[in-house]
Amino acid sequence: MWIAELSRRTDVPVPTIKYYLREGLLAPGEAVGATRSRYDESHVRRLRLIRALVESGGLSLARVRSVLAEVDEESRDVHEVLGAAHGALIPDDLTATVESRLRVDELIAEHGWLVFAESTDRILLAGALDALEKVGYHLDDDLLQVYAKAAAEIADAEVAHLPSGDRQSMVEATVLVTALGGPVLLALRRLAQQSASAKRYGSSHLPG
Amino acid sequence: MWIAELSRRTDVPVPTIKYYLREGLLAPGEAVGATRSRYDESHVRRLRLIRALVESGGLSLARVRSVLAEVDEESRDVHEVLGAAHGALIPDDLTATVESRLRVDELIAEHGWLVFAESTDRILLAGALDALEKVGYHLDDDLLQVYAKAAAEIADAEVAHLPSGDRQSMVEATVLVTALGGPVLLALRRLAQQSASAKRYGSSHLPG
DNA sequence: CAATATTGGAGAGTGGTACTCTCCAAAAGT
DNA sequence: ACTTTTGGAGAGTACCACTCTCCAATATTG
Repeated sequence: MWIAELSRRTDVPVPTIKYYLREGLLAPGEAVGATRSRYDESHVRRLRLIRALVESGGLSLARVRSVLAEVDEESRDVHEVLGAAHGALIPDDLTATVESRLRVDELIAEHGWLVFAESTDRILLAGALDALEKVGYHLDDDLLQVYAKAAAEIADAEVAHLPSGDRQSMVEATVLVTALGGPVLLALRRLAQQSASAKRYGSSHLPG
Repeated sequence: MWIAELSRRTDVPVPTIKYYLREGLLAPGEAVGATRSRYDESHVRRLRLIRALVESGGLSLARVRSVLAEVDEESRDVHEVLGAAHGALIPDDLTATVESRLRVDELIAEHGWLVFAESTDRILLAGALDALEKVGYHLDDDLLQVYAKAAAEIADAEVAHLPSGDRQSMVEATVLVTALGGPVLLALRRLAQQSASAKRYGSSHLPG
């Protein structure tokens, strides 16, 4: 298919596709003569993945680029991609106090989690705890435990539900679940918060 | 205190404070003469809240402005603020298919959640489910149930842990927990995912 | 065969966000 | 008298994610 059809199939404007090509987010099509290239299903797929990560996952193009690099790194197995993709999914200017880092390490040990030692998620989590402390809100240990337990249940279910198939599909599914499952989970949590708050501080105007 | 001290206390540069004043995110100080104003603890507090929402919560200034407007709306009780703040916390260009909306409504009904009928979270969630469908990944019903159950447990614990105090503190705590608890939860989930994946697809290089 | 449309490629331009800088005269501190 | 700080406002900057413009080289259509 030509670029116009690729655009139609994915609802991505031609100039944007050209931009992604220039930025190396999308592999060039097969050159046919000097002024046209043929694209295929893999381009449709990749373009949809990019848009999903950007629009729904809220990732920057730079982050998408890193994630795609991991997805395409054939030498990595599914599990390794998870760690690498996590690294690519999150910001890179991380700092955290020693206290929070220790708290995170303890939590991980306590739950018997097997985590890449150099995982940036450790520091990200410690930084998030610090941010709460900084505004004078300490996250209680038992609340943190509730979070951790819930996170473990969710993660187990997510990993168990990953479709088995060729490496490429599994890796894509992994990235998608991680990136797009986040918004789903947060939206559900907010709905549940409304409900919990309604039950506790009961309000008159709740048409259910 | 003068603006310089406010800057020192909060680690926010003076020009940025001036910018926030201009943008109406921060109330003006008490004018003392034509060329200086006095700031107090409430400004320190507010500035820290803004930075926490922006830096850790990842909110845009526009979103922060909406949230603060709800925080300052004295006529709203704690529960109402939650709904209103949720509305302010999330984007406003929401769309979702009828199918997903119905699925969300059913889920809410099934769990007996009391949710503002006009809650934007409903549509946000439906849209997130649509996004997954669009890339060919259907979120299984049992996985969605796991999410919902976990979300309910988390939300209950969060609401139960809200410190009781004056309205202002409770509202601020509510906003903070919602906005900053998200990153904490997502980071924990990623750590748990790594662990779940390690246990399932066992890899040789996991130094714990 | 002529007229029209499409393509790849590359550079320039746009719109939005969040600052950051510059300047000023008034006032305060020393 | 002199230096410093302030409020206020406008201009400038940096980054991001496009989006537009232009071109010559094809393809397609009548």
